Amino acid sequence: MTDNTQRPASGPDSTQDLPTTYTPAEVEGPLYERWVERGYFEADAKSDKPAYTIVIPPPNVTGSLHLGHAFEHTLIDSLTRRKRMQGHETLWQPGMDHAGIATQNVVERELAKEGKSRHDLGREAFVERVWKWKAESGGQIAGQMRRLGDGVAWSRDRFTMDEGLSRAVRSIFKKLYDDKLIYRAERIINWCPRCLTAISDIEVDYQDDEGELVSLKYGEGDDTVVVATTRVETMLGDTAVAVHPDDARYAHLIGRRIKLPLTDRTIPVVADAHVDPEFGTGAVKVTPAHDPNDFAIGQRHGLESLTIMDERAVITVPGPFEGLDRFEARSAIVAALRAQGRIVAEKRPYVHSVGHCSRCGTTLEPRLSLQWWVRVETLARAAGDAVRDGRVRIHPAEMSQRYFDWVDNLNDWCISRQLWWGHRIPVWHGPDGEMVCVGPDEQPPAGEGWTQDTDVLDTWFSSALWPFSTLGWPDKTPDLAKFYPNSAMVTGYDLMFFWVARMMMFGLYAMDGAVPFHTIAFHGMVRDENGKKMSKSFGNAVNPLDWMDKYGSDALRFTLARGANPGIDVPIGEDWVQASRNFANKIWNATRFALMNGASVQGPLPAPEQLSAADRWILSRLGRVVAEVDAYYDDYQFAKLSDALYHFAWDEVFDWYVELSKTSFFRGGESARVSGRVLGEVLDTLLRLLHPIVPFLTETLWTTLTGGESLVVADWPADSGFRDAAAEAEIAEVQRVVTEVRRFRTNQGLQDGQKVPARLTLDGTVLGPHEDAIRQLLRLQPVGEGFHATASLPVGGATVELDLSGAIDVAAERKRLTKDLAAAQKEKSDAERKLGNEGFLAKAPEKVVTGIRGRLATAESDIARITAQLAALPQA
RNA sequence: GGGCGUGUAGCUCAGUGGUAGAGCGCCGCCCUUACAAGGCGGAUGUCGGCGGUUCGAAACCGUCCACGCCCA
Repeated sequence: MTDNTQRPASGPDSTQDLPTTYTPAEVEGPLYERWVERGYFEADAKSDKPAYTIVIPPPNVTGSLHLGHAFEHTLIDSLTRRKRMQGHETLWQPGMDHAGIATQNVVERELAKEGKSRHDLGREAFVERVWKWKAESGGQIAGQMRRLGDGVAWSRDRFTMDEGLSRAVRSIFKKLYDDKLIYRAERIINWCPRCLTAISDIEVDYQDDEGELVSLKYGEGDDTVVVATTRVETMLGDTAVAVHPDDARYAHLIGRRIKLPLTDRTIPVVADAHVDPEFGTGAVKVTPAHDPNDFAIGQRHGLESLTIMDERAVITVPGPFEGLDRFEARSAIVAALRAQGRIVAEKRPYVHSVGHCSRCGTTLEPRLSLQWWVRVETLARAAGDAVRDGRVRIHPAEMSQRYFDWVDNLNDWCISRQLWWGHRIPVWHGPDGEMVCVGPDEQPPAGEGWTQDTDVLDTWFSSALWPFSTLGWPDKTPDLAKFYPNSAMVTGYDLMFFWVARMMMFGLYAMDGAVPFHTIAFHGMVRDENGKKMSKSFGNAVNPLDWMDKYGSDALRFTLARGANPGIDVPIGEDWVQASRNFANKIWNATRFALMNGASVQGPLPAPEQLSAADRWILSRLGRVVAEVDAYYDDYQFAKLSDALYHFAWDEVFDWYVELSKTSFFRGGESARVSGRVLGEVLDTLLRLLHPIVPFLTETLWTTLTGGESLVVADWPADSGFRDAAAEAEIAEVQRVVTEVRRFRTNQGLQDGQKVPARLTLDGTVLGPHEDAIRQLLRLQPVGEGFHATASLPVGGATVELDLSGAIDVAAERKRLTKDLAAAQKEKSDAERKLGNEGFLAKAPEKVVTGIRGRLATAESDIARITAQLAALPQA
C-alpha cells in the first residue's frame, strides 16, 4: 500500500493501549469530530478526480433518527466511503425538507397548548413562529447522523425552505407555468377536513373500514328507482341518477325528473355508458361535487355540482341537517329516510375501502375545489423513457415494472396545499381575475387589487428538485457541472412514487433532458425480529440510539448492512446487533494478537518462495475476497458483501490463519517476521474492506496497525491477482486432518486442553511441512517412552495414532463410524445410480460427470477406511 | 377488483438446473496466556401441496393453498 501508511499514528500507538474488549462509546465521538475537522467529507468542484454524488433523501425537519434512516444512511455511507477511498471526489449531500403538513401540525399543537390557533397569529406571525420552532427544536436528526458516522459534507447542508432552494422552486414553477405545464382547475381532490388542505392521490392511505351500505328509494309512485350508497349524507348534493343506456328496467325513466327525498328538488335520470348494470340495482346516485366518478358523469351531462359541506365537512345545506358533522348527518339522514319508508335495504357493518389522510388518519372527503396542477403527460413519458432506454438503471431490476406502471398511468399532480408553511405559489391575482406568474428575479405587479395566491406548494414539489437545487440550480454553478447527474439515488421502495419518479420528471425537465442520477437503488423497510412492520402504535419500534449506546454504531451498521438484500425488507432484532458487536470484538482481539506478535505493514511482502503454504493460502483467498467484495458493491449487494467479509475474517483469517501462524510466531526468527508481515498485510486489507460499513472500529485498529493518518482517506484495496490453488488445497487438507482428529477426541470425551501423545505418519502427503502446526492445533505431544497407540485414524493418505493411555470408548466410536459409513454408502449408491443412467452420461456436461465420478471414488475410499477402522475396533 | 411478490432448519433469511446453506437459537465439552462479546464438536429440513418439463428441479412451467405488498 502506497498511501498514508508512513505518517505518524494518530490513534493509540502501542498494544498496551488496546484493552481486551472493544468499547465503542470511547472512540466513536472523538473519531467522528476529527474526520469532520479535517474536512474529509467535503467535496470540491474544482477537483480533477471523477465525481461521485449521492444526495441524502432529505429527512423531515420534525423527525428524529429511526431505524429506517439508520439503514438507509448505512448503505449510502458505505457506498460513498468506498468511492472516496477509490479516489473519487465524493459528495454526500446532506439536508432536510420542510415537511409542510407535519411541521405546521407540530407548531399548531404547540399553539393549541397556549390556547391559540394559527389564525389568532395571522399568516406572517405564524410562519415566523415555525422558523423559530425549527431553530430551537427542528432538525434533531443532524446530531444523530453524526453518532451514526455519516460522512456527509456538512458545509453544504441545505433546507428546502432556504433562500437558494426557494429560488429554485420559483424558477421551475415559472418555467412550467410558461410552458403551460402548470394550470389551475376546479376538480375533485382529496380533502382532509382536519388538516384543512388538499393532498395528492399518493398521500391517501386506503383501509378497509366497517361502514354501511344503504339502499334508498328515490322518486314517487311508478317513477321510483333504488340506489345504494355508503355515504348517505351525500344525497343532499345529488343532482342526477344515472343508469346504463341499454338497461331496459329504466328505459322509461331516462330523461325524466324524479323527486329527491328530504329536499324540494327533482333530479334528472341520465343515461351513461359507464354505469355497470350488473352492479347493485344498476342505478347510481350522482353527487358531482363529492365524488370523482360522479364528477366525471356530471361533466358529461352538464349537471350542476352542489357542494354540501364546508371545509371541516360540516353540512351547509339549509334545513334540519345544517351544522351537523358529516357522520352525524349520515345517521340523521338515514333516520329521516327510514321514517319516510325510503330505506329498502341496509347492510351494516359493510366493509369497504376508505381513503384516509396519510398524515393524520382522518377519513378524507372528496371535495370539489380550485387547485393548481402539474400536467404530467410529457414529463412522465420522459421519466419512463429514461429507464426504458437504459440511461437510468433500477436496482433491483424487478422494481422497474412498478415504476413503469406508475409513470405510464399517471394523473395530473395536485401541487397546491391550503397551508401557510411552505413555498407560496408565485402567482399574483389581479383585480379583474388576471393571473401573473412572477419569476425569481421579477417584481410582482404593482397597483391596487393585486394579491399573491394564498396556497403553498406540496413539499414534494421542492424535494423533487433536490438532486440539482442543492447544487445551485438555476445558476450554472461549478458544483452543478461537477456533481450532476448524481451517481446514485438510494432510497426505500416506498418513496418510488412520492419522490423518485418526481425527481426524474423534474430533473429531466429542468436539466434539458439530463437524468438526475444514473442508478436508482431501492432498499426495503426495516422490520422487527419477527418480520413485523415497526410502528409506535404497535409498540415494537426501536430507538436506534439505544442500540448504538449499548453495542456501538458499528454493530448497528453491520447488522443493517448484513440484512440488506436489494429491495427486500430487513428484519432486525437486538440479538443480531449483539452478534455484530461480538464480531467487532473478535476483529479487535485478533488485531490485538497480531500487534502483540509483531504484525507489520512495513516493507514489501516477501516473495512467494519465502512464504509458507499458509501464507500463500491466505493471500490467495484475500485476493479472491477483494474481487468478490468489489463485485458485490458494484451490484448494491450489501448483505452478500457483508457476509463474505464476516466469513472470511472469522472462519478463515481468525480461526485458521491466525492459529496456523502461531507456530511461526512461537518459533521466532525469520519465519515469525514473514508471518508478521503477511498477517499485517491481511489485516490491513481486511480493515480497509470493512471500513465503509464499520468505520469507527476499523479506523481505531488500522491507525494503530499501520501508523497511517486515516482510513477515510486511505486507498481502497485492489485485488493483488495472486492466486495459489495448490496452497488452498494443501491447507484444506490440514483443516481436514485437524477437524477429523478433533471429532475423534470429542467423541472420546477428551477435554480439549488435554495433551495426548501421538505419532503422525504424513509421508507421501502434502501434510509433511505442517506437522508442527497440526500438533499445535490439536495439542498433540511427541511420542515418548512406552508409547502405545490405542487409536489409529487414517485421514487421506496420512495416519494419526493416539495413545489415550487406556481403553477407548469403543461403543461411542463404533456408533460414530457406523453413522459415517451409512453416509458414505448413501453417497456411493447415489453416485452409482447417476453413473448408471445413460441419459445422464449422454446429456450431462462432462464437468458434472467427472464430479460425480470423483464423489464415487471418495465414497469408496471412505467406505474402505471406515470399514477397516470398524474391524480394528476391539470387540465389545 | 387489478397487478406484483413470498412460502427453504425453532426464528429471520441466502441459495437463477448438478453434494441443501448462513446468522441467531439449541445440545455437549472447555475460562488452552488475542478474544467466555470466546474456543472445539454436534443435532436439526416431505425446500407449502399436487402435477408437468428435464438425464437431473429448492430453482423452470401449470395448478391449488397460505401469507404479504402496491394500485384502484
